[in-house]
Amino acid sequence: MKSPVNFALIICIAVLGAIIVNLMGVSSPAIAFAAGAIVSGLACLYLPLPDFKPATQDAPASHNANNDEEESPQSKTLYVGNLPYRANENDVRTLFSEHGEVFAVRLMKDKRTGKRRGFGFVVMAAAHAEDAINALNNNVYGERTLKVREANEPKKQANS
DNA sequence: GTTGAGCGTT
Repeated sequence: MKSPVNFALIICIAVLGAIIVNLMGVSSPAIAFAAGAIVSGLACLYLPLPDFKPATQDAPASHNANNDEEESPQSKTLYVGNLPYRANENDVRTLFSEHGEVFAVRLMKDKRTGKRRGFGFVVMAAAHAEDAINALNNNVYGERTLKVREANEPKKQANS
């Protein structure tokens, strides 16, 4: 459901684009209008139009649920150290998924050489995060003792 | 292809 004001704005931008393209040497008005329509579409994608609040406000967190990997107050970031070099993010996610819902796994690698640094971060549910720490900390995985702790620098204050 | 204490990226 697009607002009619936005639709009129799209038409205006399309006409403007058509004129501009026509001035650029394109004699065909159909091609000019098509180019204007493409420009208008790109403009609508990159230029945030003002939001008109409809009478039906049903989704207060519609813009917040845009990123599924975004940390929420009910999630906790865990620091995982002493990881085996052969382990990847999928293995860590699978390992932590057995103790709680895992939202995101980030294994840090050296950007200079691209080698794995052997530690990473796991974002999972805060309710199961403590259980995962107690269950996976000092746990032998890949002939290595995992060190699972709460992250020292939480971007979002998950717990006070 | 290697190494082994640690706290990170759009």
